[in-house]
Amino acid sequence: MARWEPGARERLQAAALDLFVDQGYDETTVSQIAARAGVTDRTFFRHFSDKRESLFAGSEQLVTLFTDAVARSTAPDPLDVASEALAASTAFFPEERRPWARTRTAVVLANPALAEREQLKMVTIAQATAGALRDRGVEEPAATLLGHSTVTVFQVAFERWIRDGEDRSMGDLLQDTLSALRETLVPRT
Amino acid sequence: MARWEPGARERLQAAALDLFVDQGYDETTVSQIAARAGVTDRTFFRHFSDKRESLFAGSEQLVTLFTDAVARSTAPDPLDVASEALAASTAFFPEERRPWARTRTAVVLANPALAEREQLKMVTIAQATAGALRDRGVEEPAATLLGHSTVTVFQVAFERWIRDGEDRSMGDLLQDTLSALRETLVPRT
DNA sequence: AGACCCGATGTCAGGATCTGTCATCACCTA
DNA sequence: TAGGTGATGACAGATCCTGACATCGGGTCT
Repeated sequence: MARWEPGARERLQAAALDLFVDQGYDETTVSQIAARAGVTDRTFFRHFSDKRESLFAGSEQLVTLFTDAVARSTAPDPLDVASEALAASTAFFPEERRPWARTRTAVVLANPALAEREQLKMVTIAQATAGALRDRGVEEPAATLLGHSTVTVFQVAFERWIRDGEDRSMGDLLQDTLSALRETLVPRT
Repeated sequence: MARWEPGARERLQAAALDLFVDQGYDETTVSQIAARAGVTDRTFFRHFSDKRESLFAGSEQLVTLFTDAVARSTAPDPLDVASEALAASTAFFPEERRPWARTRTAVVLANPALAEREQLKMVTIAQATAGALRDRGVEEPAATLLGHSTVTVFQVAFERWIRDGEDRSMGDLLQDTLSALRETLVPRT
């Protein structure tokens, strides 16, 4: 028999989300989260750098999803590369996850401190994607601009994906949103 | 004779930036900032919601610069509206400010907590701009996409503006960057 | 002038976040 | 069986941030 139950990290994440939903982020203390997971406060901070981070574990995978797709792509046009990266990200958003994504997003939007961290993650993805594009030979400032635009499209598509009553797939919404961005930015004829 | 020296807020801002530059953000305590400004810790938090915010006072003006420009514009094409908003923002970045902007940016980039707050401010501007566009009748998702793209262009142009050796004006760089974004997103022919 | 209110600040107490340090104990390896 | 390793516990402490109440200069009303 182990000295402690394994999977402390997962228990902490689950406990944190539960408590944030129940009583709000500000009203939840680290002690409460740790207690519910059956560990001490100190252990919480060994797994997560701060209280907010417990809601954002797993976002590194999203980063690699984008960067890998960019690195793997064989398309000559950078815009097509970005499009492929967006398509690859759909792996992270299967239909079963939609309800969970809705509640998690509600928690994040309800608290500025969490929204702040969420934005940081998005910028991280944008910068990583820009870096991957640069590695493929895309020049600046195109690489950075395209990296950020890709994330913008991603964010808007995600917002639509979790909107009440929306039933189109993440993949459809991403392509649709990308088209909308291009139409918005190309000159009228 | 007044009971206390007036201008506590300004003194606190100056003290904060000085100390952050000298010894780093993490190594600077609120007590030190307050002491240098000649007030108590409690007074610091009456002026700023948290330690980071002392570096971001004034960013609301940037928001109104964008939203006012959008509201005032008479251009029929949303893209031209965005372009005018970018042009309006140059008022915030006269040549004299460039050295100050460089040091402030260095401090922000050196600390993740500050970078996080900076991103939140940028997103606030993006959302406010999108809202102003919507008020002018721009439909979604175009309004949100254009709002975010405008801020992306702004950020990239700003990075170029403070780059070592750069001497073009903020206005030139903004227009140049906007063109680059459009070229990146239009299909090859 | 005197009474009065208001706003910015001081003072004090205390909870919550996060870090450093060292001890503990199951498990693995030699 | 001895020792090393890794995750955790236990404890102390600095710092951040908030609530509650007191203070006092300056403006306003009468």
